Amino acid sequence: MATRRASITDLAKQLNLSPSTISRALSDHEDVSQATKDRVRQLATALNYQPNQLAAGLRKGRSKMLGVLVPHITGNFFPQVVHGIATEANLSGYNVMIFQSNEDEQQERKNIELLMNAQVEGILVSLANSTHNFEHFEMVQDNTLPLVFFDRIVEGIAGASVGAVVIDDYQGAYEVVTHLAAQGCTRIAHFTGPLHLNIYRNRHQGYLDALQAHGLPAEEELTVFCEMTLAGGTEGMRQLLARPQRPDAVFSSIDVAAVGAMQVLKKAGIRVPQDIALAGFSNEQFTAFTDPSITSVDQNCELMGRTAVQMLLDMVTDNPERPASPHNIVLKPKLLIRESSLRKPKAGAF
Amino acid sequence: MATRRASITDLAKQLNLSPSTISRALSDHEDVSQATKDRVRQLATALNYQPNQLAAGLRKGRSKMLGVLVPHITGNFFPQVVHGIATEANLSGYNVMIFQSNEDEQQERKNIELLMNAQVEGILVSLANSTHNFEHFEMVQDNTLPLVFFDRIVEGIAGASVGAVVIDDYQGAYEVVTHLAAQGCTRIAHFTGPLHLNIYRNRHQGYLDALQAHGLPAEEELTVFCEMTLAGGTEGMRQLLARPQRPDAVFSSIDVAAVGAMQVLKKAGIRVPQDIALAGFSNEQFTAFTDPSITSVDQNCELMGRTAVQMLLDMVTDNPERPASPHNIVLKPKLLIRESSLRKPKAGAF
DNA sequence: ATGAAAGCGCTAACAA
DNA sequence: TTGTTAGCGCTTTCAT
Repeated sequence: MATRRASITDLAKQLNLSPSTISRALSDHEDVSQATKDRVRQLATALNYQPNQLAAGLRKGRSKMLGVLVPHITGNFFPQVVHGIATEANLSGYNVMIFQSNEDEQQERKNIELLMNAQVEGILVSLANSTHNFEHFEMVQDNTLPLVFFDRIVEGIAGASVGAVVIDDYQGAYEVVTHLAAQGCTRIAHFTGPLHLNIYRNRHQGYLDALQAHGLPAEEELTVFCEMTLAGGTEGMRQLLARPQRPDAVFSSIDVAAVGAMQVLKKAGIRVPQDIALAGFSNEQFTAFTDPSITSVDQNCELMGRTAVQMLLDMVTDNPERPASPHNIVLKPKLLIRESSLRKPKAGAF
Repeated sequence: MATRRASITDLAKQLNLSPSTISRALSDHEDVSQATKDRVRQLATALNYQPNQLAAGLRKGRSKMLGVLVPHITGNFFPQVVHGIATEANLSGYNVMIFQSNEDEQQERKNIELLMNAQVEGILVSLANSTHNFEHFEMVQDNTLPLVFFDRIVEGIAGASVGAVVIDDYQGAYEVVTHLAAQGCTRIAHFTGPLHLNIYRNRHQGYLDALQAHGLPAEEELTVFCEMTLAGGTEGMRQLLARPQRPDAVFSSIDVAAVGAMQVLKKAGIRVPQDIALAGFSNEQFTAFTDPSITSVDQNCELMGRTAVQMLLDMVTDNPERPASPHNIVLKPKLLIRESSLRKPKAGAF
């Protein structure tokens, strides 16, 4: 017990072979005799030999690790993306190290450094919403470390080894509003978060453009800036109800705020969707479980994670065949129509 | 551009110092002159020097990494625990590597090996529900790698460097049933998963004992084995309704199955909680958003993660002061009473 | 207060 | 087919 872990040197001694031969045998190098390979492998299992990746990584200059930096690992979205990331990375033999910025720029910066220290071969990032300074990402580029942003991206940045994967927030929002208009809504309000974040800005723009396309009013006061939380939604809805002219639909940029709005409407005896229709964004699990269930937009989170990893690994392995592709992928969102916005029965649905 | 990352050797050359001095200066070793430290640090920042953790880890035999192995990083529970783990580990300067078993014993075994190869200093595991053979964990022990199970644990295993953190599932279930009895329910059914998993077995036992304690029938057919999913819950509820004698309450071992049950009841025009009361387990986010909201048991996931890390780090640093503690921590669950089980108004609540 | 030298475990020229 | 040697970047005795 408590015997030190077996190393290649140990195997070499016990078999009267050189370390290099052991190394080659273990990696199934072609010019090692089958007999030797067998002996080596047998002893390796017997001693429960485990290769030391740190040493191998140091020697080869390839850690086989990817870094992930997210605002937090809670909620629905990030865990799903991380699930996709981990799954896809493992498929290519990469391990994944995870850090959280807690939506804080300082922690983000610090964690980027930690990832670089850990010698990851590439980094996947979704921005903290407080980040305004992007020097830490330029540092990553200076070190020629491939970098892929997902969902919450830095928009100015560009380079051979920087990329981004997002879903088409604009399109998703546009579809939501188009759907609401088709349901007969004419005065559609919008809950949004801070517009310096690409996701909110794009959803907001999609909302505005769709309104215009359908000849609906796009009054400024229909856009409500609120916390993208349950409480934010209730607050936003109260504000809307306090005004002289009520909306007949609310499209919230985040699902949970739509729930807040729904709770206010229920208490006020306002029917959803008949009096006010409701829609959210992200397809959180609970949108299917509320009563009425909430129309939302699915972001295909897992695919986003997988796609981001694929892009990153393309950069890591630096495939010279492929021409320097735009390194920018926009995934299609999917509108999920549920009860909260369905005023007219779908054709043939009933 | 594309300049190789600066190393200690580089700093040494540029400053006409030896690598050892640089190393000491960077780690603020006491017998390096302040003047030298200043020069070194200045150049380090100028060259954007980043220490190579792989090399340091190899040399020191301490990777400063912890391994996490969970069934998956989706849903509510595991992401929250992982959040707690990552947060707590980072506080002590540890990085976290994450793998998913996808509920598969083979992948679990494989990932344990990968974690050992990665030279993590300790491993946190929640068992895949298909795991019946535990040899891979004995391997971890043979390598004297500290191991802490959380939530889904191996019960037979024991040793100086194995531990477990769970919540008191028995107690949580007991409290649910006690509450239902207090609400006047007399025929309480239970949805459960496979009893070889400690969580389901303990919740089931708590259910049974509480029934007995309150003089209620504990008929075998009141325990329904079903998939712990939405569909499993609808299926289980249908089975119960098809029987001659209806229950007046259902306690589901998993929240989502309670939602399934609720949907069936709504469609059947059976009122919740008046006709049949409902309760779940885990305090998933959606339990607060359904209508009626669902009574559940909070597991304090984040605390579980933090506690598990603390225990693990205690083992890693092998504090000899502390007597070999039992390495077994049971956290208290918290019953959250919501509408789905509330037949009588709480005293003073209205 | 600083330097020289060795080595963590592994791999990859280069030799034999 | 196998062995020799050197070195990835860092830390740590031991010496000065």
